[in-house]
Amino acid sequence: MTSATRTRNKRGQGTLLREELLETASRLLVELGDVELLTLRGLAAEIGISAPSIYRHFPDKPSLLVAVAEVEFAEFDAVLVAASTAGGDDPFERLRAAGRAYLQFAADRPAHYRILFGGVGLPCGREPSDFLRESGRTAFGTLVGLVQACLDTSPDGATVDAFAVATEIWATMHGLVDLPFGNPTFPWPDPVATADAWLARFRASLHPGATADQTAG
Amino acid sequence: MTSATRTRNKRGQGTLLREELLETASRLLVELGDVELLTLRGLAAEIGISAPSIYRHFPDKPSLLVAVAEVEFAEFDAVLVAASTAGGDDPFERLRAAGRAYLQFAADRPAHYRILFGGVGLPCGREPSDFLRESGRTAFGTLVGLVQACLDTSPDGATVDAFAVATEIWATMHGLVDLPFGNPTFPWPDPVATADAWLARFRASLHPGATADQTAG
DNA sequence: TGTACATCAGTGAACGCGCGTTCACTGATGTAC
DNA sequence: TGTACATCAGTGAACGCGCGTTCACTGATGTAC
Repeated sequence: MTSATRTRNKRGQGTLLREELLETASRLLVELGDVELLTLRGLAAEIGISAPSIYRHFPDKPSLLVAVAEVEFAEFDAVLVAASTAGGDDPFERLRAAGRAYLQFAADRPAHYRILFGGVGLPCGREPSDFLRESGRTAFGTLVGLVQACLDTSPDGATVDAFAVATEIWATMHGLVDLPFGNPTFPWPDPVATADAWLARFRASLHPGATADQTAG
Repeated sequence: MTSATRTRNKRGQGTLLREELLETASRLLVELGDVELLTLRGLAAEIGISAPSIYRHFPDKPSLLVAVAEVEFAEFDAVLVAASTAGGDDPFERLRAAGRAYLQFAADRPAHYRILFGGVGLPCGREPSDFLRESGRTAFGTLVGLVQACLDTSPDGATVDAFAVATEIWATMHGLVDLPFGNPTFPWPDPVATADAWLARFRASLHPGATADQTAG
C-alpha cells in the first residue's frame, strides 16, 4: 500500500494503465479480503499514480468493480470447468470436483466471491452489466450441464429438472460459503463434508439400489 | 421520516425512550428494507428527538443494532417454533413448515434477516454479543430438534448426524434467500419448491420403500 | 412551607473522517507545414 | 530541419457529502433541610 514510483506511459499506451488498474485492484481485493476496504486512493497509491488518474479509464468506482467482476467471472467458470474435467469420467465425481472448486474459490478469494455472488459494490446494488449477467449465466450453465450428466445416468433422471437441481446446489454452496461470514463463532463443519452429504443423497435418489457410499454424518 | 413532536419523559422514565428507539428502529428496518439506509439521524427524526439523545441509551450505533438483533432473534425462533407446531404431527411436515416460515421471515423482513444471519452492521462485522450468539444457538437448536425427529422415524436415521443435516438445511435456506439479493436478474424458481425438493430427497433417503411424493423438478 | 440544590432527559451546534469525485492545470510527445 | 501546434497521460488541490459522534448546555423535576 506504500506508494511506488512510476514512469508515465508513452502516447497511445494509455490503456496500459487500465490493465494495471484491473490487475492491481484484483490483487488488492485478495489481500484485503473485503470489498469495503478497497479505496480508489489506496489503489492509486499501490500503483504509484494519483487517484484522479483512475477517472481517465473508468467513469466511477462501480464501473471499475464491474470490470474486475467480468474478469473474475470468466476465471471462476474456467476453474469450474477445469476441476470438473480433472474429476474424471464419472458424472457424480465431476460434479463433486466442481463443488470443491466452488468452495475453494470462495475460500481463496472471499472479496471476489462477494462481488460476483453477493452483488457487493456493484452499481446501485441492482443491475449488473450485460456482460456480467452473461458471464454468470455461463458459469451456471456449466453447473447445469454437470447436473444433467448425472441425471442421464439413471432412467429416473428424466423426470428431474436439471435447472432446479442446479439452483439447489448453488444455494447450498452459497450458504456454506456466506453463513460463516456473518456467524464466525458458530462451530461450522467442513463445508466439503456437507457438500458430500448432499451429493450422496442426490446419487442415492437416482440409483436407489447401489450401496450407498454415504459420506454423510 | 418527518419529525414528530414529542414531550419529554418524566424523571425515572428515561428507559421509555430506549424502548421507543428499539421499536422504531425495528419498524424502520422493515420499511427501509436495508440496514445501510437506517441512520441515527433518521431514527431520531422519526421519533421526534435529536440524534445525540440516542447516546443516552446506547454507546454507539452497532450496540443499538445488536439490541435490535436480540429482539429479532427471539422472535425468529418463536416464528419457527410456532410454524412447526402448526405443521401437525408428522415430523417431515413440521420441518417443512419451519422451512417455509424461515423463507417467509426473510421475505417479510430482509433487513432484519441480514442483520441476524449476514452479520450486517454488527460491531466490527465480527463478534456478536454473548446474548446474540446464544439466541442464534436457540433457533438452530430448534432446527436440530426438528431434524432429529425426522431421523427418529427410521432405523437408518441413527447413522445420520442431525447437526450436520441441520447445517445443510440452514445453508440451503440461506442461499435461497441471499442469492437473489445479489443476482436479481436471475430467473429464480420459487424457493419453497426448491426446499420441498430437498425435503423429498431427505425423506426418501430415510424411507426408501415409500412411494416418493416427489415435488422435485 | 419555602428554598437551595442535585439530578435527570434531552438539545444545538459543530467536529472530523474518509471517501468519491471535480476542476483547472502541467509537461512530455507526436504531427503538420 | 526547424517550429508551432494539437494531443495525450497524468496531477495537486480542493470540494462536498453524509454520516457517527462529541461537547458544553438547558430546562424541568424531584429532594433535603
